[in-house]
Amino acid sequence: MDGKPYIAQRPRRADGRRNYDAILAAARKAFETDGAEASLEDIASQAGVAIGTLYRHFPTRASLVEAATRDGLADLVARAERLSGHPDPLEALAEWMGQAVRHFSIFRGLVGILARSMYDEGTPSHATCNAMHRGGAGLLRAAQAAGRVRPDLTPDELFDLLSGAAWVREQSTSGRDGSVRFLRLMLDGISTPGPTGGE
Amino acid sequence: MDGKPYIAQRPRRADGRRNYDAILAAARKAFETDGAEASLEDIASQAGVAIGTLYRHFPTRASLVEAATRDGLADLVARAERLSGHPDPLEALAEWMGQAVRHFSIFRGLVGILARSMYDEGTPSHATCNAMHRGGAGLLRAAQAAGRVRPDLTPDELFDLLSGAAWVREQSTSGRDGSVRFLRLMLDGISTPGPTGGE
DNA sequence: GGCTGTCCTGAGGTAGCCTCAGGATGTCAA
DNA sequence: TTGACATCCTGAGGCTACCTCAGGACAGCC
Repeated sequence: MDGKPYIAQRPRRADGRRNYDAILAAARKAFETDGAEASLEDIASQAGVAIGTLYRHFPTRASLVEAATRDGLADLVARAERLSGHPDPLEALAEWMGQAVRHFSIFRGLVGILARSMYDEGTPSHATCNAMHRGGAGLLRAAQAAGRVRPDLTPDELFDLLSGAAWVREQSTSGRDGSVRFLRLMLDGISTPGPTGGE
Repeated sequence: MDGKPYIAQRPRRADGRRNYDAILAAARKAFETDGAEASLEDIASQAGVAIGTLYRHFPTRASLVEAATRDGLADLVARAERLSGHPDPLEALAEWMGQAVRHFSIFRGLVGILARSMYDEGTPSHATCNAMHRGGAGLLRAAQAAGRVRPDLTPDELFDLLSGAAWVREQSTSGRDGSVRFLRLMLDGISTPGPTGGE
């Protein structure tokens, strides 16, 4: 329902493109310091633009978040593609998940948005999330086919684990980044006690 | 720093107690439907009280959340105490963690608040979080002493896993509750391949 | 019945969200 | 070069939520 979600597109006119890019740059910076709830009016003024201009290019906060994270997530999809022929499918999966966790937690609040986008079609990030889902699922299948990951694990469960790890990483404000260890424990939990399974 | 955080206390006067209780009841209901970001003005009006009265009893949102979740978390601490002599320490740990995940995710946004409270002393929930930390750590130590859980797992890591699971549960709006499976995979990851270790 | 400290009220200042009418200007064709 | 027009920009203003505070009400106690 709700038609298609609005996906921000780079404008045709030169001044429009300038502002679009400036807003995006300001948004990325603001999201990193203040999280996904950063003030849109601050972002607009940082970009040297009136609030109406921001809303013209990015009618919803979600569309701005989507545009600000688009490249990173596309990169993740490409990486899954590239890793799909890896000789060690468990290692490939592990590496990809590490990357994914990092991308999912570049700013506070992102994982929540992505997790919701995963199952909600009315969301700007839904398409990219789906692509990632497919990419991750492919790596998972390969690892399972090689007998390196327990066969009863579903892609949805993999993404639960992944976003859980990303959430933990997102929370860790100061030094303590629990996500590395989290991922490690997780992999120990899902991998079969094969060749190099248990540590 | 910042002195002691404000912990809401039940007032002395009868009318004050009435309002305090009404606000708490309205808050619990609102948090459950709207998450931790529920409108405080709505809560006040649902409680039949002016906004100033709400602020008198609960000067910050955090203090209201703390008061609304106090009993549940205290219950969790008590349960850890009770389980501490359990004949099967891994089972005790597993049961407690299941409970904890449920308590941590009774409404959207709670896990985040608790996770921050865990390490931030200037937070109303800090004391309770510490008590829980101790309780969980005790169960963990017992399971490790019995050789049922990998000895290199720290309590902090346990709480990362736990809050990750709670976050996943909190996110699952519709039917799909991934936290049960999450917890299972997690336990498989942290338990040693002992008597009943691997499934 | 009066005193006192606790408690309540709700107007109002602040901030952020988002819209929209009116004006400016880039682009392109002639 | 010029005119026309679609694209783009602006910022005032309505709305909601947060939070404070001065003034008033009243429960509890003597």
